[in-house]
This record gives sequence, C-alpha cells and structure tokens, in this order.
Amino acid sequence: MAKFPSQYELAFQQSLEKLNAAQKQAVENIEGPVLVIAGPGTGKTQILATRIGKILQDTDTPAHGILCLTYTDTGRVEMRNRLFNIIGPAAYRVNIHTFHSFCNEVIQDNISYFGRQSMEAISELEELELFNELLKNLPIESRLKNFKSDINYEVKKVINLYARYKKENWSVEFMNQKIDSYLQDLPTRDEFIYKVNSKNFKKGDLKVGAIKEETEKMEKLREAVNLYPKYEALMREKRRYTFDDMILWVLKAFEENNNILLNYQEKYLYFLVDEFQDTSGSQKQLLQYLIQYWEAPNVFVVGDDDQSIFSFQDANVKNITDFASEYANGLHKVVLTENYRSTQNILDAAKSLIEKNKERFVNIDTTLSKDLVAAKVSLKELDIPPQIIEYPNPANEAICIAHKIEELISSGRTQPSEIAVIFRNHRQVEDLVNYFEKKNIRLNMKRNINILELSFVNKILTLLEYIALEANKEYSGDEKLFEILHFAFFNIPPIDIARLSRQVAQKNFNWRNEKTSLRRAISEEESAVPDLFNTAETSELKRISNVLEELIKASNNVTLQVLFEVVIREAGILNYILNQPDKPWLMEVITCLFKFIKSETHKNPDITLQRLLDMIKTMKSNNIRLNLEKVSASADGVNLVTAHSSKGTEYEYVFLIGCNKNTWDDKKSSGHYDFSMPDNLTSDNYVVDELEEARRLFYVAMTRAKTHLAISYSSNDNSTKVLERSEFVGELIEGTGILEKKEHADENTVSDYLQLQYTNKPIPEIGLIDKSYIDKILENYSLSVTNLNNYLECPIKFYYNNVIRIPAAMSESMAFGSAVHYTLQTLFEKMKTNGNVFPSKEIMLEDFDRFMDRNTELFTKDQLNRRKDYGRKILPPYYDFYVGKWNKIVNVEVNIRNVEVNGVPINGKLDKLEFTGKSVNVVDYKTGRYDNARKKLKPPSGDDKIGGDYWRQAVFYKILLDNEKYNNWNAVSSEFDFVEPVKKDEYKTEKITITNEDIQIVLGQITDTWKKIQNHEFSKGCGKDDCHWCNFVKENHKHVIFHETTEEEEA
DNA sequence: TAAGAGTCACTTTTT
DNA sequence: GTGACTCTTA
Repeated sequence: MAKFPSQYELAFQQSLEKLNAAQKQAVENIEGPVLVIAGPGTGKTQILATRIGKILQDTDTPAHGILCLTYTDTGRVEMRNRLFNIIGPAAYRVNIHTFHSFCNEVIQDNISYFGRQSMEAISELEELELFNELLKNLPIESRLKNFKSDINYEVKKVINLYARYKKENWSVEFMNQKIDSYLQDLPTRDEFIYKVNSKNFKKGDLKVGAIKEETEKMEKLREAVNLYPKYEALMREKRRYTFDDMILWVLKAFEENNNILLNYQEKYLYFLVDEFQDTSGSQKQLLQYLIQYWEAPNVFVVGDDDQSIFSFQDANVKNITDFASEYANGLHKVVLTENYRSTQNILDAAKSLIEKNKERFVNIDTTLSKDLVAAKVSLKELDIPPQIIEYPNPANEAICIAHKIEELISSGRTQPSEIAVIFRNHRQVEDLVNYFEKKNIRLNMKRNINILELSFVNKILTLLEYIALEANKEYSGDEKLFEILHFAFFNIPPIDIARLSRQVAQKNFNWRNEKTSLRRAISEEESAVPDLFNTAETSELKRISNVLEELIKASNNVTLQVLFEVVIREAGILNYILNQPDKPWLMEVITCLFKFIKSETHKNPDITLQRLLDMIKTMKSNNIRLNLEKVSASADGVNLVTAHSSKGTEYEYVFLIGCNKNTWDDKKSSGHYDFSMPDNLTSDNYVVDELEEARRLFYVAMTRAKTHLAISYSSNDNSTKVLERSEFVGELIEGTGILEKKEHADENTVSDYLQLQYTNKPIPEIGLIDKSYIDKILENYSLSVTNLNNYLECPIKFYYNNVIRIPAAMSESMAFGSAVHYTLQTLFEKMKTNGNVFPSKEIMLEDFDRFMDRNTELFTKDQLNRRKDYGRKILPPYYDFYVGKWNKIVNVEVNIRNVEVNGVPINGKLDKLEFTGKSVNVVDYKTGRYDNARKKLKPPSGDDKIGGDYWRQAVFYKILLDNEKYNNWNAVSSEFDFVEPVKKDEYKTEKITITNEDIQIVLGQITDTWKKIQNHEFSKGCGKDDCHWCNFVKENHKHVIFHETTEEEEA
C-alpha cells in the first residue's frame, strides 16, 4: 500500500521512526482537532510535514484535500521542501498557502464575484500620501487636523489604527458602541474617583479632569474610526488595496455567499496551521469559517504562546487559548518538550526567564508542563554556562564582541554563519556595522542602506531642488546655490564663494540698486578661458554657471529621466564618481536613485520635478526608505539580526547585545504610534501586557543559541549617562545563579572606535575672507539682539548669516510669525487712526489674509492652506480675549538706532511699546507654543551659561531703551505675548522681571561679543550635531581645519 | 494621594 | 507634536 515513490517511502518511514513519543502522538492523531504547543527547537516543521505524509498514507484523502496554512512565505517554502523530502512530488499537490496567498486564490477562483482584477497593492509612500489627503481637508475644529508641519503625527496613528481595524475585522458601529460603553463605565472605576479628602475635592468625588482627558482621547479615536468609510472610498477610487483587504474581502464573501464558502468547506478535509500564535483575529475567523462545517474538524494547529512576539501586527496569543476552550471536548493536546537545538544550560536559563510570565498556556491548563529537555545527543553532555557581561559602554561592547568574533573565526572553531549578534533595535548596530566592516569581518544583515540618508545623494537632490526653484521663479534658489557651489563636484575655493556672495548681499542692501542674485553674479563672470587676467577659478565659475543655466532651461523641456541623466553627466557628478576610490558603490547608489525615478515616471509620465522632490521629502520625513542592498551582505558572513527576525533561526554562538532597560523594557517608546484604545474591545477585556511581550522576545532571542550564549549590556552610554540593565538580565542572574562579569577594551582602541563613529566630532574651523574686506564690512556695523543670539549660538552661523549674508529662505513658521506680526501691527495702527476704537475681528482677519495672499511664495500650497486655517482658528479667540483689556496708549513697530553702550553701537526693532505715563512696557509677539519657549525665557543657570534667547532679548530691550537719548522713556518691563493659546481660550503673556544682575550679564555678553566680532573670531563653530552651518562646513570644505574640543568650548 | 513641572524619546515586520 | 515617566510639593 505504498503511496509514495519507493525512494520516498523509505524517507517517510525514517522520519516516522525518528519521532519521539510526543511527536508521534501529534503526528498519528489525524482525526479531530489537535493543538500542539511546540517550544523552540522541538521539531515543529518536521511533525507538520510528517503528519501530512501520515494523512496521505493512512486515508484516501487526495493531496489537494489538505490545506496547510503558514504565516510567512519563507515558512511556506520551507514547509514545501521538507514535505518534498519526505513524500516526493506529491508535495506539490498539497495546498500549502500563506493566509494571504490562500485568499488571493479564492479571489482569483471567483473573479466574477469579486471583480477587482485591476487593483494594485498600495505602496508605503502611496499609503502615506493617501492618508495625508484624507486628513488634509478636515474641518478646522477637527481633532485630527494638522496646522503646522509637513509631517502629521496623527497620520501614522490613523494608518496603524486602520491596519489593526482590518486585522480584527472591526466595524464603525462596533467601535462606536465600544467607545460609548467604555466612556459610560469610566465614572464607576476606582481610578477616576478621589480616594482622599483635600481642599478642592472630597473622597468619593469623580475626577472630572481625568474623565475629560480620557473622553477627549476617545473622541479623537472615534473621529478617526468614523473616517474609515471615506478611506475605503478613497482606496477604491485610487484602485489600491492592502494585503489585509484580501482577507476581509474573502471573509465578506464567505459571509454573504454561502455557495462560495461551501465550495471551500467541501474541498478540504484536513487543515493544518503553523505558527498559530501569530494569527490575527481576521485570520482566525477565516479558519473558523472553513472548519465550522464539521462538528469535529480535522484541524491541527501548532504554535508556541511563549514565542508570540508580533502583537504589534495584531498577532494574538489568545487565539491559542480560545482555540483550546472552543474545542474543549475531544481536543487532543500535545506539548513538545524535547529540544534538538540547545544545551541544557541554555534551556534552563531560558526557562528561568519565561517562567516570570503570567500569561502562559501552562498557567491556564496546569496539567501541562513545558520544561524543555536537551535531546540532541551531541549536545547533551556539554556544560557551557551562558555568560552575562557588563561593558562600560556600547563602544566597549562592540569592540570586545568584534574581537571575540574575530578570534572564533580565525581559530577555525566555527563558521561565520554560525555566529549571530542579536539586538532589539536597528540603530543599536549602526556603529557596530561600520566597525566590523573596517575590521573586514564579513556580515550578513537583512537591513539595507537607505540611500536618501547619504550625503552624496542629498547633494544631488539639492542640485535638483535648486533647478526646480529657479525654473519656477528666477533667483528664488540662491541659498541653495551658495551650498551647491561648495560641492566637491566643482572646484571652487570657499573664500571666493563667500566674497561673491557678500558682494551680492551688499548690492541688494542698497535699495536704489536693481536686485541681483548669486545666479546672476556668476553668470556675469567675465571670461570662459583662463588667461593673464582671469584666474582658473573664474573660468570654473563660468563653466558651472553655463551648466546650471542649461539645466534650468532643460528642466522645462525634457522628461524627468532625461533631466536626471543630464544632471549626472553635465554637472560633473559622473566625473567626480569616476575619480573616487569607492566608485562602484557610488555608481550603484546613482543607479538606485535613477531606478526610483524611472519607476515613478512610469507610474505617472507627467510627473514634474517639483512633485518628485515633494515625494522624496515626504519619504524622508516619514522614514520611508529607498533601499539599496550593499553587496557586502554575504550569506557566509556573521549574522546581524533583530530579535524579531531571529525567530525560527539557530546559531552555535549567539551574542545578545544591548540588554539595557531603555531598549528592552521601557514603555516610553510605545504609544507614539497608536491611539489610546478602550479596554473593552475583547470579550474579557484582554490587553497585551507589554513587559511580558518583551520578555517573550528576549526568550526567543536566547533560545536561538545552540551551545554558546553571551548576554551583554552597558553601564553607561557612549558619553556619561548611566544606563540601567534590563530587568530580564536581573531575572536571569537570580534564576540561574550565573554571575555577571565585567569586561572592557583598551583605551586606545576605544578612542579609535569613537573617532570612527564621529561621536566626538571635532569642531570645524573655516578659512575667512580677507581681513581688510571683513573690516570694511564691519565698518558701519551695529549689534542687534538677533545677531547677538546668533553669535552666542555659533560663530560660524553668525559669519554666514550676518557677515557674508547668505540669502536665507524663510521657514514656514517664521513666515507665519510675520503674518501674525503684520496683522497685530495693523490692528493697533487702525485703532489709533480710528479714534481709539479697535476694528472688528473680520477686518483683522482680512488683514491677515491679505498678508498671506501677498506672500504666497513663502509657503508651499499645502502649507499656505494649513496656515491660513490656523490663523483663522487662533486669531479670533485671541482678539476676543484681549480686546477689552489692551492698553491703547501704544507705539507699534518702533525702530531704535544710534544707541551706544560701553562703546558698542546697538539697535533694535520693538513690536509694541505700552505707556503708563513715562513708564514703558515693551511687548514682543511670539508665535509658536509657549511650552517650547519656556526654556528660552530663563536666565543663565547651571549648565546653561549664556541664558535663553528670549530672556536675553528682554534684557537687551531694557538696555536699549535705557541708553536711548531722544525720548526720556523709563523702561520698566519686557513682556512676551504668546498669540497661540496655551489651552483652549487661555493665553499667556510672560513678563520678565529684569534684575541689575541680568543687565550686567547681558552687558558683558554685548561687549564681549563685540570684541570678538571686531577681532574676527568667527572661524570656530559650535560643533553641535544639529548645527546646519557646522555640518555644511564639515561636509563641503576641502580645507577645513579640525581642532579637538576643549573643556571651555564644550559648554 | 494628586497635580504640576520638567524631561525624554520617537520600535519590531509580514503579506 | 505627543505622551508617558519622574520628581517635587502640598
């Protein structure tokens, strides 16, 4: 009665014989529901395959009567291969599917019913854009509305919400009802009732504030949920779907059309599901539909509740317990405990950890035991305790581990592919990867390089941005041009660019001159050929000018693909690449970028350069990657894997790194990507315990090791901050009695490593333009508070902004601030000419709109609409709040010049002066949130030696007015008026009381800064990571002098 | 115990 | 921009 070809008959028999007792049970009980709990390394795939063989051998079921569902595609392929090895070609007739490929088949089989053949799966970028569109046109009062930046943080939450919504197969009604009942239930809950008496409330009172806060969150969620039908319509309109839609469509079809369902119910006699703990609500429902046809279905599910680590994808451990209780009668339960992967030491350590979890199947069904026993003969006798190692910081950790790995490989004790470094988050290994590469340790890592983060790519993008700006409006891209001229593709000394740029600024400063620009200045450079009178630089400038002019012209006439090609060729980029040592890599990068442009132009042939650049901007700000696989990722390298993706793998040596609290058990990181949810969404108010899920993840990572496991953490970060080790490490020490060891690398290696990682970045230093030239620039210089702030922040920034005067584009928030200033200035001016009566709110809004409409070039179209809405939202309540209270004896937009203090000429422009007799209160309007400004309002203290910018501004104004000679004003106070509400209808004005000490400090800063400016001390930057100009200098200056940070400069 | 201010960080990944 | 945690104070 052989059912398989003879050579496979033997294979099948052998795999049957190899089974241990528990496995045998799982394989041989082919009738009725079976639940197998299969811990790590217990031969899960093997029993699934063998069981299929058993079914085929013992029954008349045809191969296609078996449905085997897996979660991932890799799982499917592995399953098929394993089965082929046991039963031969019949393996191809067994239906092995992922949930999604199964649904796809159902859809294809019933295409007349579904009728959706022309739809495409939505890409990450498309999805983001679709959601942006969905939320863009919400009414002003919407809780999901975003008025300010290009990234809407709510968008991600809504994306995640809908993903979960689909995975759970929720409905709008269901959610609304749950939200309602949750809100109704709140007042009955302990945490919303005061437990002690105080002067504002007594014991037993409701916490009104807390309930309001929670209600607000729920209403936000409700609004998002209620938008779902609109989202669906938009998806249909764009002819796009997500993978989870496929499952929902099939579920709906099964529900509505009994014939379709019946067809599949009759088709399959045996069901097998792998990784059951990873299935979502909808997937489980799908299975349910298929098997509900039978009273006692032949359904076999395998999973391990302790390895459930994908709850963020809505994988639900509860599916296992639910399954067990649904088929309580006649369910055959098997627990596999013989482990064929690891030594007993490793299994025991893993056990001592996972036992701390309460949500375990063995705690519900206490008749079961899950203690794993080492069963692989070759490992049984090994006694190698796992190690727990503390390093001084991640740098030491990386160095020591690299060293150990080097030794393992060179001693030939193991293959690189049998070594794994397992980590929690990708960014933990960014530095480590560089170091390994430098040490020529071959790596195998799944993650690719995001080329949008490479500075090389960003230079090309800047060039494209410049072309787009200039093509749209002449001379609007000057600040980009300044940077572009510094690129290494060209060969121009930075000092020449600075001189040229200064000339332009000076011409423009004189209002009688026709406005000019850097673009015009370089195009007017005289000669194309170097000769006696023209330097080589001049001719290089001329060449670049010609190229740029050509490109700007071309951008309107050629396709995007052609334009890109021309840019690469003509702008000298190709030439540059060919002269670089890593030219193969740079070529790959260029090709990758070109491929992206090609595919986008393919999707939309009319795409403009501006549109493409906007898309890339969206991708960048939302962390959507443009990936390029670096060739060095090699199959025989050391494996670098995240704990999540390590599931299902095994290695001789496992280094589990970065086991600190902040990466493993802190909950701080969660919650940024999800709305708060009511806790009544499941029948028994089940909510995944985050700490337990993290512990399961740690357990998964540990159980990857066959023989050697090293768990490590750092006592500090790479600077001085103390880090805590993960709770799990403590539990392991307590549970196993293993003692932690301390190790560190030698200091020279560490400082080399840190140098390599740019962690202790040197401060950049630049060459200045001629001394006499700067002197000339500074001849009529007078210090304003903005300039003072700039200098104190970073002398290089000051040099570029205020000496060279690089044309600087106004940011969105600055432009909005100007609009608000203008509106309020006009409001007070009209009041004064109007017999001391403030004009109406409507007139104020008209003024606001007028400014916005006259200055549209400061915004993108989206920004303009958002900011207009925002102004209309905040200005009227601000007006209502203050209109009865404002002091009407005022001067607005007061310019004060020709003031001198301690020999320093200073000046300032004051928003508003309020008079009470001779006493003056200086008012300065601030847009932006009060919370963000609070730090800036503080005088120097502790670490902050220079004090906040707003504080200095207040003191500066006082000094300015005190030393002003013409009016005999008595400056008594400075006040900041925050135009945005702190809370609804609550506004903040912050009065700064200025002490004599404050005045002395700022006077000191003024004279000191003045002296430094006169001495031309702006060549050393602040060196901060986020300083635009310091980074610019580091990136582009070929002759930058670096100097080491000294103590005083650190502050 | 409650509430406000200050501080810190912004995954993981499959179809 | 948001929220969650910690610290301080009453």
